[in-house]
Amino acid sequence: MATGRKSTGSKAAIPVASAGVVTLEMVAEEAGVSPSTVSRILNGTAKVRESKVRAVRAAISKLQFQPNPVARSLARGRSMSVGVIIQTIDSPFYGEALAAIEKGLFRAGYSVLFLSGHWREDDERRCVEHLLARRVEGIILVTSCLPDAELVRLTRQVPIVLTGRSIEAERSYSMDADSTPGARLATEYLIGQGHRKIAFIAGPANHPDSQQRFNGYKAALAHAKIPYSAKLVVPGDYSDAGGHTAMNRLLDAKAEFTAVFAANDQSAYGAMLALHRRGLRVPQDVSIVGFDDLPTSSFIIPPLTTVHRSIHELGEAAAEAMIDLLAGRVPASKLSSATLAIRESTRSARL
Amino acid sequence: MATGRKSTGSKAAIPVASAGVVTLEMVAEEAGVSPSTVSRILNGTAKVRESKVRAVRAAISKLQFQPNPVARSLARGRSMSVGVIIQTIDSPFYGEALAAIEKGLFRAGYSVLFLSGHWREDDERRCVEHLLARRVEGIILVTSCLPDAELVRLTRQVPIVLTGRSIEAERSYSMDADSTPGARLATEYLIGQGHRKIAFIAGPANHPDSQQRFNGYKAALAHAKIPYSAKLVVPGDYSDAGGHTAMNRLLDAKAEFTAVFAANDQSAYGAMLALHRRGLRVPQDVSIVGFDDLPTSSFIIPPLTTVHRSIHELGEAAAEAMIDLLAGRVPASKLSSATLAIRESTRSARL
DNA sequence: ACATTTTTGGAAAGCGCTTTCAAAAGTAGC
DNA sequence: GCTACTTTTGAAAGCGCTTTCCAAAAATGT
Repeated sequence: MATGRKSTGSKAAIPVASAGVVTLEMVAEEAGVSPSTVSRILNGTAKVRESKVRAVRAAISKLQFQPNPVARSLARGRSMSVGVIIQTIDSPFYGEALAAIEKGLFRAGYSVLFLSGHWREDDERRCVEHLLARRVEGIILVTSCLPDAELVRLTRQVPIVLTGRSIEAERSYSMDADSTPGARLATEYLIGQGHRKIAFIAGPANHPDSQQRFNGYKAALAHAKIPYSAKLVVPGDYSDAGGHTAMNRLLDAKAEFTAVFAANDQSAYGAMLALHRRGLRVPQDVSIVGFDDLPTSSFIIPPLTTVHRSIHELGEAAAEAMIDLLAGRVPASKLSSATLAIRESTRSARL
Repeated sequence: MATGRKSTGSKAAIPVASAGVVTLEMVAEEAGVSPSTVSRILNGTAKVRESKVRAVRAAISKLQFQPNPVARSLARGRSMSVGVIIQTIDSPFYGEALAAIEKGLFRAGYSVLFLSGHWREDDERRCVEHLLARRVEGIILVTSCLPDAELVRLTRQVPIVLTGRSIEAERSYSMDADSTPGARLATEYLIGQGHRKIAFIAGPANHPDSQQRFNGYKAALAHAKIPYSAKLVVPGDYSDAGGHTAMNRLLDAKAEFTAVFAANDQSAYGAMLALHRRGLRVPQDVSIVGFDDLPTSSFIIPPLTTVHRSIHELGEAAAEAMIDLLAGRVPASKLSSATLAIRESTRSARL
């Protein structure tokens, strides 16, 4: 056991902390003041005479004192930690968002508890439980799988920040960066390049975000008066393998198309490989555009034209929103719009 | 303020916890026993009469009581959390390890604090400070940048688990999955395919792991009696962009080679793009093999031949080792060896 | 000089749980 | 039924910090 224990003795006994750990009391003693004074200096909760401030500061640095955040949390009733639930930590896409969230929250003095839900409602629910048990002060849910009602209920316990989703509730902030415009942008670009037969590799059917991408695709077609053909739409699941299968399906069905819009970059990779395997060249035979702009997308062959949205900004915004929420402020909404990174996987159909 | 406060009153005052939060004391009252009894039941620290156990359990579920981990940590002097320092959360390679670490530790009841060091010694040092201040019980350092001496010193404060590094110290466990054999394997494969002029795109010069890959390369050459040529070795930095530059450098210097071994997959991607830009085909004109086997590596064009090491297993092992260390056990070492995933980026030089 | 207001700073209670200590309640043994 | 143990249980101290409360000290006014 790490912690010593004083036997029922005089109040003046020297505090016996676990090996090597300096407590506020020891600082107080060293500086010849009371613990309350030290605390006040530490937190700036009250004015303290300059001479004492100096003495205490000296003691602190002499003893190398670092306040124990656990004790602090208990006393203040605040855990200074927030939870972040992501579906898969090991997604190249979300990783960047995580980094930004971590940074933002870290700077504000919060600790971050990351948990993955694995796209499973149950797992995610369990994560929420765990975080609540840990008394996090807020939860950031990156593309949550939970039903709206449950999320709304959750806001009664802690403030939440949602990305890729939107709910109506106090103490919550939805960063539903609608993917529709981005998807539309991509499709319109293809149309602008003269493509008329544009296939679409969809994402997971049940996910709002993935539906938005689909909607953007349809909207662009409609706007250009290009008839929508269900034959050109194949299901995918946002994974490389899914994109590969999807493209094979398209090819096997002898669908005719000169371009493909994949719901995300990873699907695009898989699709490109399938194309390659069949001897079809990108972009000479078929143009392809993705969505997300993963870091590697500019390094694959050919570099992928894709919808770029600063996922880093997303993470930053999420962190900021959470900090605002925790401070009782209403987060200012600011989401930058998507742009198209035009690279070498697309070309004019008229060539 | 969230927490109520009882005015100096009788000891029997009803505990006033922050809104809606149930405390152990309330459970005790509800069940008609003392707090200590509840605690004992919760922790199984002592035998308690069956009837009371039932009463307490009933009270717990009636009130939906969940012990406050903060208070628990303070009382026990244990934070039940461990820190994990990674260089970049958003690395496709480490993401998988993180997922495994998270899972293992989570199951053991620990919370995980992730922090990124960004390959900067200073940042990493700051992370360590933060974690220590947060009183984590152990730290897992994934490819740390800190000097050995510092790590050894750190073990005096908390047990540490190291990956891709090795130090001699009590209460530490190094999972130095030596990359040399893997690198050698890759190079030997190339040699076996008849390649004699094999270029090497190195990783960050100062990193042990990257040096091992270099050593493996040299060892394979030596073993096959192929003279080592410094001209065939170019610096990289484990990034796509670095690989791209490196390959250009090789090409600009008119180095002669029929195969390339890149220190990691990302470098290989960049190199392949550079090759492609110069009209050189993989594997017809040059074979290339990578290291790490990123998930996308089987989906790029052509699918990359690469050294595979289960990074997931690495994460799992790291988590287990930490749990052992925390329990005062000596972790059993078990590291699976590297294999070569042979795909389509390489071919015989004799064709 | 004294009364009065404003600053300071210490004592002590409290955050919610664990753990020690000693008293209470059972169990045997005679 | 009473003494001698062994269990079970509650009271209370303590984890390290914050914060309230109040008294002492310093500053101000007349």
